[in-house]
Amino acid sequence: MVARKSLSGNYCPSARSLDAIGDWWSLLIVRDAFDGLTRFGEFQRSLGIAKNILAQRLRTLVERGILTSVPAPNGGAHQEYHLTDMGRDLFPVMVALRQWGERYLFEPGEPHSKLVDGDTGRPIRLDVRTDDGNAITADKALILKVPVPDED
Amino acid sequence: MVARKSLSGNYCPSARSLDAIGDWWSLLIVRDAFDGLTRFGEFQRSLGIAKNILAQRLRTLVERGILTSVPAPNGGAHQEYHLTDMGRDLFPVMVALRQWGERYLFEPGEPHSKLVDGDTGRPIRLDVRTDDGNAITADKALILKVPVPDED
DNA sequence: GCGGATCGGTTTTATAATGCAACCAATATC
DNA sequence: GATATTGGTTGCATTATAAAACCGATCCGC
Repeated sequence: MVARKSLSGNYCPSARSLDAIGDWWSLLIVRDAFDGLTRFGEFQRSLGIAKNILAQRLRTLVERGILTSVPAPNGGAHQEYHLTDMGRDLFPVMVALRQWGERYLFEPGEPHSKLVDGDTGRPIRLDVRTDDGNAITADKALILKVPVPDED
Repeated sequence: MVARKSLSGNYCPSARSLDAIGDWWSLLIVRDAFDGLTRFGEFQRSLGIAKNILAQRLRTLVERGILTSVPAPNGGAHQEYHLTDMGRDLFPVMVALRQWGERYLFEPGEPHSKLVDGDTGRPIRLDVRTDDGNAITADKALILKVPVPDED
């Protein structure tokens, strides 16, 4: 690879996001963190990821401020990995991915996990709106580029 | 790598989505497609991606039904790559990534591209709601696992 | 409090994915 | 009709990933 091309200087926020969490495992780790997993072994068993890769991913997720490693809750000597605010704000990304996958990647009737409101039990969805509340589709959206057009 | 672990059998829709589009370049190509790019060379210049990798990614995106390659519009002999409905429905994912990146990956005042409603010029955002319209935060959400708990 | 199991990693080694450059056929351009 | 551009493909070098072995520190049974 000769060093995977960095997108961190890109002026497109999507590109920078992908630079931060777009690698193969990071979002899956975040998903499991949303699911309440906190310990190294929990992630490892859940994802079936190699331990060296997991260690590295957890390290960079912590470096980037998406997770924090807190010493230990109950006197235990191990580390726990918790989502930061920055990490928790990836929630819409997770929901968007989930919604798309539900729609296109499952056979009709094939079982899959579902996301619901814990209070009411109602299904959760997400949609794109203007700031005054009008729903919007992709073709109506317009990208305003930044003056210096290095890349969108 | 001994074959990158496939997640396509996973019962978590997010995992399947990441299996389909979670690699390094696919979502960036989709982003450019949203931006109106259609031709091989356009993607190549925009992304700075190696041509062999781009060719391969376009191929698999077409295989997976996210793009289609249409012969040529104006008599020209080249191919054009267009988003399918499946691809267009990745729009919320793009918006979610963009929104997160805007918030956490840019210095205050640093310029970046913006997404607006083409009709009204109003900024676009997205939020997670129950199907009856109540906004919801990550901590209120609950994942209902599928009976056979191979993985969430 | 001793032996074994588990946890949380690190190192080593093998292979797959990526990037780069060179090449090439088919069009477009002049 | 010569040249440049487009849309790739084919090696080759390098990096990222996976699997397995290993290791110290804790946890557990008794």
